[in-house]
Amino acid sequence: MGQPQELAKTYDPKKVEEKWYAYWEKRGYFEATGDEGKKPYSIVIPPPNVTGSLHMGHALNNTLQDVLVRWKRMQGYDVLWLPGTDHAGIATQIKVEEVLRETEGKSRHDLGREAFLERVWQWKEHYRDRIVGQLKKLGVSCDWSRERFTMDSRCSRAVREVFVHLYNKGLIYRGRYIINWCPHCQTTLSDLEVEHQEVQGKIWHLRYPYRDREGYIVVATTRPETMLGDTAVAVHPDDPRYKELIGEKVILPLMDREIPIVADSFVDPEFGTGMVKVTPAHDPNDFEIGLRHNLEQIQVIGDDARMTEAAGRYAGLDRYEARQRVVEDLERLGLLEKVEEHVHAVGHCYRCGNVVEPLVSDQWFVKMKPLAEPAIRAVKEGDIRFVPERFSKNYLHWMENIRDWCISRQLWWGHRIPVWTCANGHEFAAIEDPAACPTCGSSELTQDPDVLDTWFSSALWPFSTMGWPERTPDLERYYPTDVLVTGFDIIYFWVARMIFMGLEFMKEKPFSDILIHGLVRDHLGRKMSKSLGNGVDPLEVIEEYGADALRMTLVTGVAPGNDMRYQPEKVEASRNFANKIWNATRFALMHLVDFAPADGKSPKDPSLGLELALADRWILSRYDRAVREVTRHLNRYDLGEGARTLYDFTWSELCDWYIEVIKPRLYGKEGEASKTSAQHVLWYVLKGTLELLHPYMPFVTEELWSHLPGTGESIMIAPWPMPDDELQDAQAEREMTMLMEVIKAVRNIRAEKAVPPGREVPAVFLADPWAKEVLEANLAYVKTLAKVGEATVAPAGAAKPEKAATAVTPGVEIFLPLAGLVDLDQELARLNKELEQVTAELERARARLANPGFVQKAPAHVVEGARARVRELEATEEKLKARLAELS
RNA sequence: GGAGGGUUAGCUCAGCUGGUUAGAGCGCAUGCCUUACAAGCAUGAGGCCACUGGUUCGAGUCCAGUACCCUCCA
Repeated sequence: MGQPQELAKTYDPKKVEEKWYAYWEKRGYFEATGDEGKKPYSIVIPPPNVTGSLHMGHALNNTLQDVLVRWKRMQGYDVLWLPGTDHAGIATQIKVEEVLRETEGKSRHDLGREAFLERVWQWKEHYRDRIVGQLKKLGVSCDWSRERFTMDSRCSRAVREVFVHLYNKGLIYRGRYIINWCPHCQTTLSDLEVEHQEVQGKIWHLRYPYRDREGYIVVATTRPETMLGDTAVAVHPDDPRYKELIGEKVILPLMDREIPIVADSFVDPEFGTGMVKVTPAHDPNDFEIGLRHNLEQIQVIGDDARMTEAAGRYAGLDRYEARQRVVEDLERLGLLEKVEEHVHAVGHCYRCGNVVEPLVSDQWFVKMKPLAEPAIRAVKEGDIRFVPERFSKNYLHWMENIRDWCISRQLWWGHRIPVWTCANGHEFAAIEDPAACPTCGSSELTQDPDVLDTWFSSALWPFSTMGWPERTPDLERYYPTDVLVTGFDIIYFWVARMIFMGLEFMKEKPFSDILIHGLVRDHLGRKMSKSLGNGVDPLEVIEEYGADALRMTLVTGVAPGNDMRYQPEKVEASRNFANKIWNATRFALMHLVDFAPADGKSPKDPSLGLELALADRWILSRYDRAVREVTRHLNRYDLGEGARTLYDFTWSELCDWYIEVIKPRLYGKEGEASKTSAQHVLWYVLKGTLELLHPYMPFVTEELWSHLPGTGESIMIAPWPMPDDELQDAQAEREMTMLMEVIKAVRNIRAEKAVPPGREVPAVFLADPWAKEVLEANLAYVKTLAKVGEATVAPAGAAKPEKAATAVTPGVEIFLPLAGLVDLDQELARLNKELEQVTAELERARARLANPGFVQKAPAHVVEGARARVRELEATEEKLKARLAELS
């Protein structure tokens, strides 16, 4: 697609991103092919909610998936990344209701169920488009031909199947239990949807008079208004203080109701007075006690959080007004013993933040124990693996203590519960909307008005999206998926539920690995939130810095399972990195015009007949190491480490050293043959580096790759670079390292002596035999990179220049005769400092070797390494000492 | 109350399987527009790896405890 042409001086993402995304899409690269010759690799997207737009968390989540998916595609897998969106019941309904209220002043009831739902569908269409648009801007390579929505016909069909199956199996039941009620959202919530927050409250000690004797007992409560619904007082059966009171009656104040004192081992004798009031209709624990003792449930707080008729003269009051009045009235009657400050956890609705009210109500539940058991086993036995592993503990703890799942919601937006009741009272569940009652044939049917918890349909996502209950080719081929990438915040909500649903309905796990990531926080480490206004819009970042920069930032910022902070400076750094590759390639292209690539052959291939220089062999060896490292990191899901490896390799080794050192050769100063081999190596390494970077930075790599000669139609479908033993060259690495040390030392002296950058300096190198040989053969490197002019290489111990600045590197003594610039004191100071460091390290190294345990037990190569190091340090120390002696 | 995580350079963070001299980005200092890149180049300063103990020939890395911070669950 791209023709060789001059590249601009800086990388402009806007000029390339849209072009390439359209190109990839048009070519169908994102689509799973079903190619039998390839191994399948699949991921289902955690479907974003259609409530609004994407935030940084989505950007992170989808970048991680895209890195994996692009990498696997290059490795030759038939990849399916299945995208879609979630209807997000409560969240979406609340949003639409808000808009309705603000723009038209209407409630959903004013519109009616059908008309309201139409509005929500419109909303969904709008936001679905927006979300998909955002994902595309990020560059993600989802298979859009298979996009799904949790309420589309396919997924809805699966929901019905699952419901009916569980219903008929007795795993879904309706019951009257205590549930969490949000008075604002006017719906039940599952236990998970209640967020417990520490609240500074009070604890009131109330006196309940005995019926049959003088005096009173004292109970402690954080919610005095509920006492209106008390139907007992409980004590621990073994509490010696109260043993004799069990069975006695007390008079419930304000209501003048006789209530019994019962014994229940739930009561903690240590808490408060060791006596608790029991309100079965308004507290989950009291509810249980009530069941055990056959207590009446008196509902004194209603759906609207106001007191009911059962609350007598408090009826109609808001729950908090009632609290105040109850306390006042008790106090007036002398029945308030004391009040203490008390911090306790209060449940709030995770959507609207209001205080949740426990209420007794008829709801639908999923019986969890039988479903949880295989789900526990799958993780315990390692069939499903959390990355990082520690999250499996949370998962198991939750699964092992699981309670039945309340799945009915008093909402309109969602999957309507497929249960009907006929005129004769027959209840049944059905997959297809029924025309008549299967029991009596009555056609007067009423469907349950409630809808299902959003997470019910999300739980089916890995197979509902692939066409279940039909046995589609996709399901056969891509289920189970390979990995699920998601945040730790929805392990219980979603991951756990997918596991038990997958095991129940597919008889197979939904995924093998679960890659968990943390939250993206703001630069101060706070959660990004609407109310704080500290959210950062990924689109704005892409607009300013480009998608690749954002992706690179997110992926390097994240360590598995940990939160990360979003910092604009990091995006800037990533943007700079993109520009760095851009310019490196730009430079390469300038010097590859007369170059014909050797299709696919490594520069080591003898048929090419290249004369590889030391630097060539060095960079090939380093490149090969990068290939291995990056692949290893990706295999381990250490995506950030992989990215860092590439960042360092590209910037430091490829750009700062290799490109710099081959410049004279590319300019033709060292002959045609030398130029040609430099071109081959540069081309080969650069091309491979772009390929390694492609999963992280798809746009800039594609653009640059397309400009390189001898590449194909897209980097997206280029093969992932393979390790090549031929490229490994330990000797070249050793020799190059020695030269780099020398170059750095010369540069250091130059900088300290403030030698003008343009000015060449003469140098004398006294070198040990091996170093001397390497130095002589590659003197050009030192001359080029350290701006050395006249250079002499002589054996160690040869004559030294009189007045010179000195440095010692392993194997080499360096002299820069800088007449007029050498200050004796300065020189002594520098050499002394160096000597100090060397001596200190030498001491440590000797001490290690002096330890007999080390020599005996440490692996041979470690011991040998230590010995070599000591020899090297000794040589350096000796040279430094000698030099110092000469100077003083 | 239970569980988990964190504590490494001025700031934000990496550090894989314990092994020579603990890294990066930003910031700081000095000098450079060196014909790929000033979104850059070169050089440099800056670390009791929270604390205490243990295991080990060897600990930033493994174990236990302490302190502080954070998260989840009840």
